[in-house]
Amino acid sequence: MTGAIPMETSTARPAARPMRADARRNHDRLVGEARRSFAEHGTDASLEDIARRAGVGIGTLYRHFPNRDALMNAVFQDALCSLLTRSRELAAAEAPCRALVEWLGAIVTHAGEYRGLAHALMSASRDATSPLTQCHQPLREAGAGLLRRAQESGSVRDDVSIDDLLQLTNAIALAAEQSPDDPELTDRLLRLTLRGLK
Amino acid sequence: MTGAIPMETSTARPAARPMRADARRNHDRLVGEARRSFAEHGTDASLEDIARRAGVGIGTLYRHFPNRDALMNAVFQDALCSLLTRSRELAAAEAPCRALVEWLGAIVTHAGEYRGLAHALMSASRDATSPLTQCHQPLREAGAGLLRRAQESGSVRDDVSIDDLLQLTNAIALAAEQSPDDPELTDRLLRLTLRGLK
DNA sequence: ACCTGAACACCGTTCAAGT
DNA sequence: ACCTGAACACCGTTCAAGT
Repeated sequence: MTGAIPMETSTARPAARPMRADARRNHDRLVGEARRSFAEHGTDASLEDIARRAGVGIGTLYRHFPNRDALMNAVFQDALCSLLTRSRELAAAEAPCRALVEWLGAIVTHAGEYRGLAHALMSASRDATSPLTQCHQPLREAGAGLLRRAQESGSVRDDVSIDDLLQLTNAIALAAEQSPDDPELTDRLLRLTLRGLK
Repeated sequence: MTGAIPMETSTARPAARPMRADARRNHDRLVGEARRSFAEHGTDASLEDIARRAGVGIGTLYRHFPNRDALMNAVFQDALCSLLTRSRELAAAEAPCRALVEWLGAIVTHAGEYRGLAHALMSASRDATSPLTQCHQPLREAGAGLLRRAQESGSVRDDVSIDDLLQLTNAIALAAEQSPDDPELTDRLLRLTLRGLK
């Protein structure tokens, strides 16, 4: 019955029609080249360079990705997917506290994967409309579940929120990024934070 | 005897000759206008704007301050001085742990005073030659003393360094800056960190 | 000695013209 | 429908000419 409500059809997103062959190819080349450039120069790599190296006009880049966040998003989507899978595995694990700790470690590692990503994540968290924030939303919810479980089991304080934890993990990733000569900084800061969770 | 070693005279910095009157005036106007602009637009405010508002050519700005860090440094020197004074008071305080906690709070507040400052401090900490790092050196040493005292009194773990703490406080200030709608974030994150110090 | 501002190099973004 | 690249706006930095 409810499934037959007419509004459904207007609310449902239009079927994503397949891209024209050349558009599809350009799209993929851009994402690939952006991944290379981000890895090499950080996430503030020149967009013009990326377009040129992908053998495409700068306008084409903007047609596919209206802003830098959208491009970053496309680049990080793979990593995001596997993180989400891992999150769901952890949600089913026995020890709630250990699961949360592992999840936080994975988040820090992710944020530190590309130079500039941690900073972008922190800035993006301000507005909910940013594609970067949108795509991290499911991950945030998975983390919220892990945190709640750990709190209910009594192993983590009640007065911390998932947003506090995410801000802190991003901050730790950023700090580590600024001190590349100290590879254990991340671990030390994370351990410090975890102790504070009680 | 040792006071009479001739090398002394060559090592001593040359007496800072007084600036020409117009140069002095331009210098002061630039610093004043930079403070205004940094407060309004963050520390990445346009240098050209600052020069124009100070009624000075852009070349004059560069003559006085070879790079943005140097200008920021001049702007923040006052705050730095009072922080250093406060640090020395705290070093003489009775309770070593409370002193350290207060100091860290003051540091976070300082780093959050201007939008962009926390980030600049984190980036600058990479190279010891940056004027921003140079000027924070005495402050770092004061903090190291406070930390050592707290550790010797047994109230703080031995396996944390002053650099870890500074990275973390800068990171917390940065996180707070990105969430202006949550004025208590700084306090919560700082408390969390402090608990981790044991 | 110090100041000025035109000139240069660079980057992000838009949009009219082309296929 | 999609692509191209010239054009625009902006910013940091330098340097020859001026006082």
